[in-house]
Amino acid sequence: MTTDTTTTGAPAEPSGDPDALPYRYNAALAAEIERRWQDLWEERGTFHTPNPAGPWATPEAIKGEKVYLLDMFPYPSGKGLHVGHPLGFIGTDVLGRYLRMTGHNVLHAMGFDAFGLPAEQFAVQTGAHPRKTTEDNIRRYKAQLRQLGLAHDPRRSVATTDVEFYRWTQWIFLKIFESWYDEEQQKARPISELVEEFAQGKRRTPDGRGWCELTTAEQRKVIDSYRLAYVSEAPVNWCPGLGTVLANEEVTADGRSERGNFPVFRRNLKQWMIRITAYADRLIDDLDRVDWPESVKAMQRNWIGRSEGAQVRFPTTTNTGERVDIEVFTTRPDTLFGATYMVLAPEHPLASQLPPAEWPEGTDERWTGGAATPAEAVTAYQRATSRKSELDRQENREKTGVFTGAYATNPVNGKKIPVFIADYVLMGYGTGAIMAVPAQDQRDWDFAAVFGLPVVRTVDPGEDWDGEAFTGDGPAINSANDEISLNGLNVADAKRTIIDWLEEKGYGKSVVQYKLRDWLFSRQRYWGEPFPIIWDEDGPLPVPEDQLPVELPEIADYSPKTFDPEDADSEPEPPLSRAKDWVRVDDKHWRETNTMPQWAGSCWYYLRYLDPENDERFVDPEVERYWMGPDPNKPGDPGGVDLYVGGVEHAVLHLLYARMWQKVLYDLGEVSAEEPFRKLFNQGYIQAYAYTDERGVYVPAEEVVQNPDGGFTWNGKPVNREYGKMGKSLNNVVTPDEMCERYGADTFRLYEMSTGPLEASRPWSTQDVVGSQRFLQRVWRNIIDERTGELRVTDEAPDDDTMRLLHRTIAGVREDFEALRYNTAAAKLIEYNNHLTKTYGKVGVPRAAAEPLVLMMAPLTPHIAEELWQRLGHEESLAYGPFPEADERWLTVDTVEYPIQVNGKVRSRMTVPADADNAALEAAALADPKVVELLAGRTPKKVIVVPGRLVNVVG
RNA sequence: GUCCGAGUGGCGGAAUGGCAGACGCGCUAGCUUGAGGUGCUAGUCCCCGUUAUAGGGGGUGGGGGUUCAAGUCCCCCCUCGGACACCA
Repeated sequence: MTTDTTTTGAPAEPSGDPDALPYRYNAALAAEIERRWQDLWEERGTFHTPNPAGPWATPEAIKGEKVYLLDMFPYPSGKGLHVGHPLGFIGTDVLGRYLRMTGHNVLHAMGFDAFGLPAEQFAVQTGAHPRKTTEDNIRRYKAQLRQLGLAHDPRRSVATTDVEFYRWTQWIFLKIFESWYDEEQQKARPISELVEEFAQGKRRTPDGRGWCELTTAEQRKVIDSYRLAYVSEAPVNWCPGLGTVLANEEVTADGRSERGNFPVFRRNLKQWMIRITAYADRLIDDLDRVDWPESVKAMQRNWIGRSEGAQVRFPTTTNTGERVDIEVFTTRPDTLFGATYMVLAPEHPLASQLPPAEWPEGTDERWTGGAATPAEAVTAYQRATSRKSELDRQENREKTGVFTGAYATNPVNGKKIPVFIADYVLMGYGTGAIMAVPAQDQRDWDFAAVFGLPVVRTVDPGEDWDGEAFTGDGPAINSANDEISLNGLNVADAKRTIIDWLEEKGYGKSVVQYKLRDWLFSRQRYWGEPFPIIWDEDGPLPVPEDQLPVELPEIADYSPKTFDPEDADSEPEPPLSRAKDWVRVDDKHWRETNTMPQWAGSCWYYLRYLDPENDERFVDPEVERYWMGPDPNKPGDPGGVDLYVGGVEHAVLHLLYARMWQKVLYDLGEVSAEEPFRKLFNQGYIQAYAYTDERGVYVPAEEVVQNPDGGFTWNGKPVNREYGKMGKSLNNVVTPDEMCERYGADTFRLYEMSTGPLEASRPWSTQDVVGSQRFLQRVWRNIIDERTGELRVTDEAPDDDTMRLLHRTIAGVREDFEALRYNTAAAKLIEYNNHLTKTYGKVGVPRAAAEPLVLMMAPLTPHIAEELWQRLGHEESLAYGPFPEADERWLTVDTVEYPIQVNGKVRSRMTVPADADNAALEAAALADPKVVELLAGRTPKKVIVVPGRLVNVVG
């Protein structure tokens, strides 16, 4: 081997410069060791994972229980990695290495989510093809990740932009396109089965004609309306600044694009949608079957927003004398008797049909908005609302609205109640109309207060209630008519009773509402998967499977046409539409020119890792069942990846979309797992301090020093400290490359894992990294002579204290690794090594004490462990074990030190035989001189003996 | 506003209801070195006390409670972070 080039050769005399020692573990030696082992692992295919079937079938190589570990795959940005990015990757790697050493068949791979806007924008600016930029970036990412020593199966790396990958993305899309959701069976079924049902008359056509009476075009229209992927002309989020439409999830609460922060307008445009709403119930219900953080489950439940309630019709009359019903959705039908007015969203279709010519006699002045007629008031209010941005509408929560001049009839008591329009009712939820019950809804209460509307309490809030709207449970009051009385019933019973009555009378019905909308699936971009769809004049047609993939055409200009960000009336124009020859299939057929959103590839990449070279199927069914199938030993187990690690920022979007795709594939019998991710773990983030000078300019964080008084200065000038992200613009980026160069990958890995539990966010602190390196140096020094490079271990047997500590350490470290508590595992290894240094530092560590340490370090610091293992004389890599096992014999001890508490405070200690029974412990404690002194002759009231813990004397 | 998380030394963080502060950084002292640094050894929660030992008291955001015993369990409040946000 070679180490420090300056000092190879004769052992140097001990000097003041420890780095001059030729065999000292320092950054240079680490670099050499790390590179060598990384090459060896690659050459030997150490981390190639066997499959039971498919193109890579080597069932004979499979040993032990399978474990599928997965990281949320990265987008390969041009900026490269900073030290925060690999935190989770290292975390899964440590677990994977530990599991491999303990006899598991571990699948762990890394790919790239490589479609997306930045490469396209870079292409627009520079003319470089997005594929070139993307592939360059992927290469750089791979190099950066490789130097960290991650034990991925390199053969399984995929990128969503690989033609062979997106061929299957398109194939899955076709499956979705060729399916419909059978509400009765609660599952997706092939569209051919729907056609059969129509043809056999089992299912009625929308207008009641027989299936055969419909023209082919009409039949197609009917069928298309059932598909899980469909085109609809519907209000969508049009973002002129980006030149594309966006999914609801990509629009911020203040009506702007998540990327770029451009204004977003609601426009009716023809776009592809995926019928995720069909899965709303299963997406909520199956959350109970997965092992995910409660917070993420809560976010998904919240996003899907299931609420059970009733739809109720309130009859009224339009200004042309037509009798119509205002349909409302309410979750509180039990409060119907307290509905004292109604509100329509300003955009509600009835809003302009209701106003009569004149204000009714005696209309309250506050209700008219100062307008001469109801129609004028409504029009003016509608106009004012449409001018308000989403943000204004949300920030300004004072209740506004106008009376439409019309009254509707409350079906439970026949009372005429006024109908308003107000912007606190949203057209996008429920029916866009509400019954207002000020007594039990604070928003209605606030509105009623402004407009002087009556309040009728229908739930008794109790005597000492002095609040406004009461939303709690209580007995119903004031809620009876000639036929029915809810009085005295609690909320739940009252709901049931009134819904039965409404259904019986035909006034309403029980319904379930969701906040979740269908998923807008098309984008006007170049760098995405083309749809495997061609059009004729009657609609979309699937590209036959054997003609996949539909490859992205080459075009001159990659940019979507963007517009003035404020130009709401502009029309999207996808870049693919410019590839005229590609678009035109023949005289009657042309290609779909939208592309899929970036989420598409991440909806199924975890399936492709399983069988990346299969060109017959997206994954071999047996391979899928092996790695992801439900565990028959766990009833209700939905299957899925065994551990999925990533940031919480994907709580809703990616995780919801992927779950839906998985369920479609499951329904169609293509996969055996009902859920993609059986267990989810949210890693924390590495954050960093940033510093600004008095001008507010970010100064290099690396060069800032802390003063004794606690302040911070840069070049002697005081600076302000902020805490948050790491970023180029904040001048505080630290890269893994720098850390590998200054300390080595093992030190870097160990540092990241020791600074806290994996789920915790924590600040980056370069100065602390040295602690991890010192530990590795001390281990190295205990085994290798720093001057000669010779082994220092002895063949002596370790003493009993060392054996006991060793086996306690083994037991503890195993537990910690399994629970992803790498910080405490590292602490135990440090303690053990400190013990070895203290006990054997001068004479050499017994081999039997050193080898287990090396093995236990391997998951955390694999390179130095492999190196030491080899130097200790082992020819086989330790990647597959053996991991030390704790011996019960050394976990028991002869004597134990017990703390003795008096009244809950530790006052003394005693050492007693480990097998002492409670009576003996009590006697020994009471005989303790300190206890005798404190009791001063009194008899203790009680003595608590906790075996193995302590004795508490209560006096 | 609603729903989640979290508050422990100068800092990152440890502690199946049972000895608070493991381990690391930093700091202090000593050693080594011509010197410095990523070297070595020891110390390092706060207060009182002692020449030094020995002692004694307090302490996990604040207040209450359960318990022989609470950082840990329960109730109320405060602060910070995140998600959602007029969803009827």
